[in-house]
This record gives sequence, structure tokens and C-alpha cells, in this order.
Amino acid sequence: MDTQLLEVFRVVAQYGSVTAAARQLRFTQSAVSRQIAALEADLGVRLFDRLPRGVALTEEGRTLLPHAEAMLDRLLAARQDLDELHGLGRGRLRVGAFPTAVAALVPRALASFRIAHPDVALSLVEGKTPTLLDNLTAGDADVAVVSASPTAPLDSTRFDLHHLIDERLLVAVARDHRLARRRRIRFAELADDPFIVGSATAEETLLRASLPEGFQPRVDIVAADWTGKLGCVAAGLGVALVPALAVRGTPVDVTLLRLHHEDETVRRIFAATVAGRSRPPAVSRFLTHLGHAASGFG
Amino acid sequence: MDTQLLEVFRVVAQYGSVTAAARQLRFTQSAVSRQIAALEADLGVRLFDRLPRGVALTEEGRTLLPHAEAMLDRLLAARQDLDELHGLGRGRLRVGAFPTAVAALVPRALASFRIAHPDVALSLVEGKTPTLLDNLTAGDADVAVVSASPTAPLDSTRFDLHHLIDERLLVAVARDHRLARRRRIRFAELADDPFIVGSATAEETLLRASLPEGFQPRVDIVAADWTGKLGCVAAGLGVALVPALAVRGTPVDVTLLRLHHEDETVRRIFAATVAGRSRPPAVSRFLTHLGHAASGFG
DNA sequence: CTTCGACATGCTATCTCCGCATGGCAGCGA
DNA sequence: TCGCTGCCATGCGGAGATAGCATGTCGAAG
Repeated sequence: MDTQLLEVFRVVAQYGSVTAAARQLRFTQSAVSRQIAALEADLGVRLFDRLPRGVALTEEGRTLLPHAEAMLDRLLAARQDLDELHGLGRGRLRVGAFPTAVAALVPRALASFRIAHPDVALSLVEGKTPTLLDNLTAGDADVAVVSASPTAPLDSTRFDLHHLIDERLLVAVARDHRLARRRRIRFAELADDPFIVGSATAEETLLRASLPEGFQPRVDIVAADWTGKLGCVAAGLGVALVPALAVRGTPVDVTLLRLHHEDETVRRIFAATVAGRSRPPAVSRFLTHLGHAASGFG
Repeated sequence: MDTQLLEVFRVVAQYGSVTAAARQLRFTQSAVSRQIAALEADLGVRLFDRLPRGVALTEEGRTLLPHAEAMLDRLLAARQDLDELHGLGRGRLRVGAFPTAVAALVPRALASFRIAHPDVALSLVEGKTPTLLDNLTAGDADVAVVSASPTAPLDSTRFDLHHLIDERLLVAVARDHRLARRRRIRFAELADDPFIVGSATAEETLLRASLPEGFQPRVDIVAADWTGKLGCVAAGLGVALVPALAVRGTPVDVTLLRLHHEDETVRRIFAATVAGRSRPPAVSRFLTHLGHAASGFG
């Protein structure tokens, strides 16, 4: 039996609702529904009564709950004991990351890391890639999530680079935009569309660097953050470039298009550590969490 | 994390050997090796030192072991608590089965049932299908594993039938037999081969009934049980019909051949209970164990 | 009576995991 | 010293499991 079933069971019991538990667990409702069904089938008992508004523990469910909690607690205790052996008990982990990664990728990795290693002190600093690398060298950060562009490759002699994911740049257009049904588009087709750009941040500069040589988008509107940009796009005010990683849930009134292969630029995203420097256990472990989080964006 | 990983870990730790644990768990060595690797990867520690002769727990492994045992014990306790609620605590289960099923299928199901419900008193009776069904009706058995042949269909109005598996009849030939490399053969091709048959049991009669109309095998040798039959086959004394279910581990010097589609007869194997009679929890649960055991013979 | 909220389920793509076969490594005996 | 053996690791292919999406069903509220 997978302990994940027990975790799901515990959360559903806590909320009294499959849907609420699914939100909490970052699953779909159907997945949680199936997991409960699988657990019931495995144990051969009905754990919840299905009510019009949610679910309620049966007698069997109430019997199982303390056992499930005991097993999950024991699993956590086991992980912590092993962490102690490896110096993960009271360590610290200082992460640096560029803005797009802070939107979803890094928080997700930090969240799962925090569950696995609750006693490690965490800190997160947002910054541009060069700054992050300087911090790394200076010993002010343990690991940095950075992006490499063809124009600014990373110095692999000074840093150990762990490739996490290749991030595409997407074009956000309104749902009823003339190109919204296309699978891939070219920059040239957008020559007449107003581009909505973010504030004059380093991140935004990077985006503009992704445009092809000689392409001059008409820039009309300046929005502060991704949400605002997408809002403007949805309202039909123009189109915008967004990194795929910045998009967690797509607003229903915006369509994200991939660029034609020739125009498509992928940023390679790495986790960097200082080469040759001994790596604390917490850092090594966080790298695996980053890897898992990144795979969720495939 | 799957609790199976913990179970595997526990057994490997107990035996100090991946291979021995695999035998005990009825897995292949490679499966156990992978499970240990998966557990180590999940926890991020090395649990065993690999020695020339087996494996030995590391400090981390010794740390994990009590946690693993506690979790597994708690899981067992949870199942037992739920069983109590359902009257599975101190029940009894009387199983009847025809001889081939007693060779492997039913014992396997009983074994897993016994682990899940250790306090249920078990009994097993071997017999022919008609006798088993009579016992069932008379209330002398709770469930019967029976086979249906086209000539003797089961009475589905008096019994609830749960289809378990379709069993093929295989032809055992010596490894160097002229037909040993063929995928499928016909009865007619065996006209000149001595057939080794079992004693004059009902089971054996069933086998002969599987031969096509008018086919008269040359019968030379009579062996007492499956093992003896296969031994004779291995020695090149002749060929033999064996039900697929009777074969657990094939002797290396015997090749089992499937019959050509036209000659192939499949016995449908069912678990039968008396229709309309209220079914004790232990019986319902045993049916699922039978189902799982049967799926292992796919 | 319609609508809405909540859980269940058919379908499909993907992933995982097992068994098989093979490879590598360490000891042992000739 | 060289094969031989026992043991664990791993590439590969197929079968089973699982998540997401979309849809169905049921009961309550308006």
C-alpha cells in the first residue's frame, strides 16, 4: 500500500470534502476520488459516507484514522532520524533564484523540501543571474537557480550546473485573437500587434533580448507583473511574451501560443553551486527536490 | 512511499541477502535489488553495504529498521481492527478445491489471506468438482474452487460463480525433443510419442477428456504425481499433458508447449459460492485474494 | 423545475515496475 | 594465474497502474 493513500485519506477526513482535499494536495478531484476508492478496495471497507455536501467518516474510517496518522508520523520520524545522521537536522539552506523561477518552480521545491526536512532554516532571495552567481561565490547563498541564454552562457568551470528544465517563451493572446487557433506563430506575424511589456526590470530586459535581431515590437502599455500583463491581454489590449514557468493556471480568456521553431528561444535553467566547494547535505537534497519540481513542468 | 518497499527492506535486513529475500518474497532478485535502490533513493541514504557475500545494514539502515517495523506492524494492526468491525476477527473459512488448484493457486491465495487475517481458522479440502459443489450446498464448505468444462457446465442458478482464470493444458516435452523449439504443436504430431499419464485419478480422467475425439495416445508409463511425470519427461521417456496451474517452477530440462489453437482446450476455473446464501465477510475477502492470486498466473 | 455543487467514472497518455537476460565484481579452487 | 561460481546491478520490453480531462449522476437550494 502506498502511504500516499493514507495521506490523502487523512486530508479528506480533515476537510470532510474530496474537492477541498484535492485543492490542498494539488491534485484533481478525480485523482483524490480514485485514491479513496483504491484505499477502500484495498482494505475492503467503506471509509466515508458520501453526503450531498462532502463526505463523512464512517465507523471504519474513524477506526483507521489514528492508525494512518501513526504510520505517517512514524514515516516522518524515520526521515528525520536519517536526516540527523546526515547533518540535515538543524542546517540552513539559502536559495537564490531569478524572478520567473520564484513564480512557481522554486516555491514548489521549497514546499516539498520543507515537508521532508522541517527543521532546516530556509531563505529565498530573488535576483538577476549575475548577482545570484556573485552571491554564490561570496558564500551568501548555497544554491542559485539561474538561466542561461545563448548570449550569456554560464561559467561551468566555476560552477557545478544541474540542468533543471528548458523553458520556452510563449506568446499570450486574447482568446478571440486572429491567431488564437494556430499552434505556432512567428514574430513577424505580430508586427502590428501592440506588445504589453512589464516594468523596466532585468527580467523584462531578458524577454526583449529573446526577440529576433531587428524586430521592433510596438510597445504601448506597461503592466507591473505577469497577472496584470495577462489581464491586459485578455482585454484585447495587445499581446505579451510570458515565460512558460510563470504560468501556473492559465486564465480562461487568454491563449498561450508556442513560437515557430525558428523564432523559438529556450532558456536553459540550471541549479548552480560553487564548483569544488563541499556541498552540505541540505543542498544536495534540495537539488533533488528541484529536479522533481521541474519534472512537473514537462 | 509504498509500504512494500519497507517490507522488502525488512526481509533483506533479516536475511542479509538480496537473493535470499527475493526467494522468500517470491520476487526475482532484480526486483528486490531495484526496490532497495528505490528506497535508498527516496530516503537519500545508503541502507546496505554491498559485500562479496550478501549485504549488511549500514548505520542508516539500522536507524530505519525499527521505524519500518513499527509502520508495518501498525498497518497490520489497522487491517485487523477493520476486520474486527466486519466480523473477520475470529471467523472461519472452509475452502474446497480441485487437485490442480491445490498445487499452487489456492495455497497462494490462502497464504496471502492468512497474512491479512491471521485469526481466521482455515481449512482446505481437495476433491472433484461435483463433490465440492455438494459440500457447498450441504454447508460443509464456504467456497469451492472448481473447473468447468464444455461437457460439464456449472449450474449458475444454484451457485454464484466468480471467474478466476482460464487454464490451458500444456504439453511437456524433453528439452531436446524434436518439437521443443516450436511455439505451438498439434496432437496429431504426437501420435508416435509415448504419453506419460498419472494414476487413475479423476483429475487424470479430466486430462484425457481434453484429447480430441478419436485420438488414442500410446500410454506406456504411469507416474504418481506431476513431479514424477515431469521427471519422466525430462529423461526423454515420453511426453505428458500438464495443466498450466500445476506448474510452479518449470524444471530446466523440460519444455512446455502450447497446443495449436484448434486443439487447445481451456478449462474455465471459478470460485463458487451458494447462490442466495448470505456470504460471511471472510468468504468475500477470500474471493479477492483468489482473484489476485489468479492474476499472477496470467 | 432549474441550477448548482459535489462525487464518480470512461477514456487516454504516461509512467512505473516486474521479469528476463546480461554485465561486473569479488573469492575460491584447479 | 585463470576460469568458475555466487551475488548484486542494470538495459530492455511489456503489462499494469495512475493522473488529467471531460462527462455523468445525484441531491439540495432557489
